[in-house]
Amino acid sequence: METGRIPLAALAGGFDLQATVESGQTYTWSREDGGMYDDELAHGGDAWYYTVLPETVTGDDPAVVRARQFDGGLEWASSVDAHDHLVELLRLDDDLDAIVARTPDDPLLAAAYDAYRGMRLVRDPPFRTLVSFICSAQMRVARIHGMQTRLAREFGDPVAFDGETYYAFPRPDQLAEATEERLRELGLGYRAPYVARTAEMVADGEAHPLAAADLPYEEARDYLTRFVGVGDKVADCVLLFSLGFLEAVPLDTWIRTAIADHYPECDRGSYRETSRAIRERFGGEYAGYAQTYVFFYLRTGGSV
DNA sequence: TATCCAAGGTAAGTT
DNA sequence: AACTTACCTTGGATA
Repeated sequence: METGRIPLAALAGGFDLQATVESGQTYTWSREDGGMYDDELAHGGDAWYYTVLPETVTGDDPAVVRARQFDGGLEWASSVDAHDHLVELLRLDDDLDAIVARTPDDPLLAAAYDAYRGMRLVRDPPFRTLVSFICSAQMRVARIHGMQTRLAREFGDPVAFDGETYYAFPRPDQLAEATEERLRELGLGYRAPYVARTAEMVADGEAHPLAAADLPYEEARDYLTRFVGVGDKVADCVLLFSLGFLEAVPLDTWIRTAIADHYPECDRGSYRETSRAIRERFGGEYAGYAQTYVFFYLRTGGSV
């Protein structure tokens, strides 16, 4: 067991672990106590969370990492040295103060940033991000998380850690073995064939979400829509939450509501043009950060 | 207790 | 290209 601490002083712009992992941008973390997405969010709490690093991250076998907030900083425990992995996954190298400073002065953005200051975007592993957002269609956050947990238990490798058994998210080849019927039994509904087909595409080498990382933003989004069950919105989620395209603004129901209520001139009809308009309104370079704060703020009852 | 509704959309078919 | 419609499932709201 290795442990470590990342002090608040090393986290420019602060940190909020709970908001980061329970905001609906990532489905890779779970609370050790079993809870998640409580109506009464214990904002800034010190609960332990865990994730299972895939072999693509460790470069070896999957490894469990536990993390929790302490005095504003982050402490962790794992079977491996998790420091660099946490910096990568939780974007601890982002300077939040600088990002907020480059965000347009706007009542909604200010309220959202003020409510959850310290929340960071994530850099999640590409394949599971792709799958989780295919599962997200017309679905509630807590249920999307439940689906990912069931996929891991059903198709992923068991990982022993601290006397307990955890499950890695299935690799493409493992998930490609899943039948549509079995996926429906796990509660994926009409998303079942989408996940099955997409897993096959990645496992067969027909396409890989990582291939989008080297493309210009809009080309990268187009590339990802070749996966079954992936339209513009899900593609934007993968670009923003996994591949580091911080300018991506997924046009989900909450953001579309925000556009209707606060930025009606940004509604240009098509996804492509509306996306461009709201991206500019949100400051361009870090528009995705603004999107995620606004999403979480509105979803948790915030208003301006 | 029964019914209805919407949830971080996408694919397929029409106009 | 823009517009419709079907699609699994289920917790929570409404009757």
